[in-house]
Amino acid sequence: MNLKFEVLQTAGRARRGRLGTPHGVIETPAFMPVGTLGAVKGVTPDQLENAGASVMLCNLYHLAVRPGIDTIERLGGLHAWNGWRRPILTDSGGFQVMSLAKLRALDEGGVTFRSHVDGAALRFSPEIVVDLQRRLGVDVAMILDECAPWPVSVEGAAAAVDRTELWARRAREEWASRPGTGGLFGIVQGSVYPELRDRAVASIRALDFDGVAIGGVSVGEPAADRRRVVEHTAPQLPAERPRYLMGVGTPLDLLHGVLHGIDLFDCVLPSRNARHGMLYGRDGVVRIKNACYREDPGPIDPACGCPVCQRGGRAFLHHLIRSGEITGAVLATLHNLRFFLDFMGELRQALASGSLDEFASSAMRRLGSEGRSPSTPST
RNA sequence: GGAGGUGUGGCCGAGCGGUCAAUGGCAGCAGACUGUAAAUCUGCCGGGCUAAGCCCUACGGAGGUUCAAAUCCUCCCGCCUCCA
Repeated sequence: MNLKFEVLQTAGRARRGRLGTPHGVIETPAFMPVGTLGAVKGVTPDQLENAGASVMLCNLYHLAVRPGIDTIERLGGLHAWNGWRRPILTDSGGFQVMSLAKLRALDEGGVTFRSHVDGAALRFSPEIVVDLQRRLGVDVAMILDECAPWPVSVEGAAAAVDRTELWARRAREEWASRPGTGGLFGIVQGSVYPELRDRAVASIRALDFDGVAIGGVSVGEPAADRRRVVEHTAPQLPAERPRYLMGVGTPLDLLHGVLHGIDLFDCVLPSRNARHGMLYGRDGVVRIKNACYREDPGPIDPACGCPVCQRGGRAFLHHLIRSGEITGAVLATLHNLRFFLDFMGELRQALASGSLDEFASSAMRRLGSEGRSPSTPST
């Protein structure tokens, strides 16, 4: 057990905690920005740090494709390579089992990807994946899992659960024989089927990972299904270990997760949507490309402390994003990231001060129209 | 002055007798995006209706040929190129 996790406080199922890693402490609940290729698209490591990120996520499959794990290892490991000084969690490639389904072949022993870049074969087994992440020197490694798509039949979901369980055992053994400097997290699959989730939880619990993740959500299912899975599964995960909800989500998803005891989240939404002109604010979403912002001088979110809201207005960002100006993507990403990270900070603060309920109801009211905001311009 | 070319919906640009209210692209108006093959993708985009149908107005202008013209002919107008 390389990672020390302490729960500092609870409120209902929600909890505030502290996860110690080789590269520093992560105050939870925490949001982990996604930097698939080693960098969060559009922002520099120092900007990410300044935005308040305490941990970032990278992707093993993508780094294995390019530049190659050997290369990064020779350069001193992931942290030395990309200059990020805080903790890094790497996803194992389990998500690519789903997202790159056309480019891989699955078998009991693992996955063989055909690189989406040059077609080269890439073999991922539970052991190889553990080894590669160990060599990268990551703070949190994820086991190789099979992320089932959505929708999926019970049979299909069950097969993914079984395979993930088998792989989890092998990964755990590999890790036990040669542990890395960080921790290893297990992953619970099971799609939207409660009985499958139960089975998956039981087997993963038995393997005593440093943390446990709920995977197989945010793959296209309706929000209500996703939330049911969280409500059903999260309480069954070990209370003394960090719980990680993979790939989630919108601010309301995050709030929901926290209320049900999730400690860690990651999601591409703040960064991807920023590039696409969808900005988050405390009063809902702002689709900055919409014509109504053309001459709107107000900040994206008046309550936001990000460098973008401190200086320019909606009109400027409207222009940059519409024009395809690269700086527009940068500024929008800085804002969204700051919003997500601040949101988590506010949640931790609310937990600390015992005002979680008030914060939650207020946030739900304000963000109630999430994704469907009337986009009222400020004046 | 002579020879040739060209003029299409906000812009660029296909079409060269019917299946054309007219391919594409851009711009415009919206939408999607949840462990990133995504600075991507989708829909709408002449006007009007008792709208998966119908009716107007449209391919520089005016005539004409034809059952039928953005497409062929004549004249006019505007651009472009070459030669004097």
